[in-house]
Amino acid sequence: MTNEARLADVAAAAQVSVATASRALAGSTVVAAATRDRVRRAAARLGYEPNLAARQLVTGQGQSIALVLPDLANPFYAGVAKGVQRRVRAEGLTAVVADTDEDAEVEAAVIAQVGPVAARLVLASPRMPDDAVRAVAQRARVVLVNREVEGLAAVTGDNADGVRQALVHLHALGHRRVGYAGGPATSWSDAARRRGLVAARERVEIEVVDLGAFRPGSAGGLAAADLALAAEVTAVLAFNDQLALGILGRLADRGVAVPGRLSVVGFDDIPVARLLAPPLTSVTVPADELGRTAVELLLGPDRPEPGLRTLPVELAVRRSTAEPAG
Amino acid sequence: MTNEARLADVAAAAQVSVATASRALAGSTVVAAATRDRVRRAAARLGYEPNLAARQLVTGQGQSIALVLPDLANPFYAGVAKGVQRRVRAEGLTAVVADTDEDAEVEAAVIAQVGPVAARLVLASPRMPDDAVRAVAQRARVVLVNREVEGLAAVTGDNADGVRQALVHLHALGHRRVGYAGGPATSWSDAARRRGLVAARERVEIEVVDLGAFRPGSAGGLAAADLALAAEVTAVLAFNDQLALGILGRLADRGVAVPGRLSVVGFDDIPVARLLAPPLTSVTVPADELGRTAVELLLGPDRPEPGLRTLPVELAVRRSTAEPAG
DNA sequence: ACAGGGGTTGAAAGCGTTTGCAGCCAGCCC
DNA sequence: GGGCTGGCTGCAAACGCTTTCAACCCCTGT
Repeated sequence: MTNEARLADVAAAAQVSVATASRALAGSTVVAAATRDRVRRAAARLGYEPNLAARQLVTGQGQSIALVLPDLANPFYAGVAKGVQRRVRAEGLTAVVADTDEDAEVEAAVIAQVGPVAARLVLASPRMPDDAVRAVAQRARVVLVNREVEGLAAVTGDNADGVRQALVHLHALGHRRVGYAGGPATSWSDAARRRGLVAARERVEIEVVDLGAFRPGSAGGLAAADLALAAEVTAVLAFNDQLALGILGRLADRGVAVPGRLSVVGFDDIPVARLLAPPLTSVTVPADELGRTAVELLLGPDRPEPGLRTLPVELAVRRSTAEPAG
Repeated sequence: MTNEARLADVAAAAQVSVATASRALAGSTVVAAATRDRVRRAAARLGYEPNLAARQLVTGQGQSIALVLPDLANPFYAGVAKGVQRRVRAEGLTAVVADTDEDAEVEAAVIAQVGPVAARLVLASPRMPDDAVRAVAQRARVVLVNREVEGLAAVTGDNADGVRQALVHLHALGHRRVGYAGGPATSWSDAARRRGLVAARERVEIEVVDLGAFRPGSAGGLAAADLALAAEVTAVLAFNDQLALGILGRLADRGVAVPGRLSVVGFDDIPVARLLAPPLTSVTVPADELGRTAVELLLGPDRPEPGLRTLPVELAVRRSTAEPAG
């Protein structure tokens, strides 16, 4: 049931040439307002849908919006993908998604590959160096998610406020010494959260012990959990929920009560967090909204304005945190 | 650094016309083998990449492969998406993914929308009626995942064998009465698993109690867990892991020991399953391979051969199952 | 030797859109 | 009133590819 109306049909219906029709629909100011409206009405009446392939052929620019992310299996990025995809679809466009398996080289290859198809990219947590990202931004419109590069547009959750909220919450419960189980050293998010930790300590009287850098998942969680116990902290804040999950698993293994002996706070608030036993206290990052916002920035006629947009986050308090054992 | 070589350049380099060059690269049998090789070498030497927009313009068929799935946030589908996306990329193509939010109407809209861009579709667990699916298959090449429609190609995990393995495992542990917490009534997978249950009971001396149909997640898990306890079963098999997660959470809430008092088995083996406490025994369905296989079927020059391909599944035994309390 | 034919190749016509350029018509200034 | 400017509009040329159709060559059968 693909629509059969061509631009030529619209032009005929509006009694103008295809050139004018094209300009009218593109919103060119050079065409008279009356003509423009007439063409637009004709297009609407005929249910005209532009042929993207033809447009792309002449402009050389793909119409799709591409999302490049490190790992679809990570629920956080899946959330971003949902947001991107929904917003793109609302625009009548299609979203190309590419997973890089957390590999910087794959990332570069993937970006090159989607280049001809999409002139607008959402890059989520790209691993490539700043220069490479900027190079990509030369050829296409780019918005970053969870990464900041001078001169480019970016969107992220409020990492500093997230860790602050977590710390305030733990402090209120009575914790005075908490561990931070960090993420990969190359992660911009981890760096941002660490900075937040430092800033928060000036306001919250709490000692933060750096437990190290871990890969999210069970292996990392295992190490982190053991280190947390050894560090004699009463609570641990994890870089993200996947790591927190691993920690929770290890603690259960070792028979350590959560939150009885150790409170655990995650970050991202992935959907399963609330399904755990105990449900995980976590900093809710609006993943889909990050995606939506990124697309929004890409939608304008111009390159998105550089700068970092920070979306608010919120601590979801659940049962993995409680007062420290007296 | 988009490549600048055009088909005309290749043709010139190979001393043939563009028509012949086009045919040679398309692998048309009508062109002489020697010529074909010469053109191919020239193309390779120049690093020629066909302009997909131009091709699409003339053929009217999009080159991308689209994946339509109910919910990216469901780790199982995220896995399928990974598989699809990786295989598509290996082919030098791009994958368009669209999430329908589990809504049949959105599904139809989405399919219509990706139509012009992609002439090959992977439909994962489509909600639409058989006829509608067949209608889509008229206009595009379609492979289904976790759904069977007469006359179409489809890929699925071996549902029957999965439940059989689960039942055999539980039986071996000594369970004789287990509950089945089903999925949505409209789900093809749930129906397939239920059929498997019936078939397995002929071989395994075990009584299966139908606990009902539940929506995956915490709400459904809550109800299912309570019903399982009331039904006086010693183990419960869940339609999928998300439901199992909800069940586990509810059981923990009520202080019911797992696997002490009740064993729990999931289905799909999503990545978090092994991170739970206790780690969840689950039927491993190779989600990414389902995606990969689906794409493979789509890659041939012709419509994929109708019929259901069944991929083997495997029970991952973890600590959520044990002997029933004596 | 010649007609016929299979096997290859090339010329050219689009596919639907954007866009540079030229043209038209008013209106305006002098 | 004539020449110009400037606002709109239309013509036609791309964009890079596939595919139809005709042409060509050389071989075969008679």
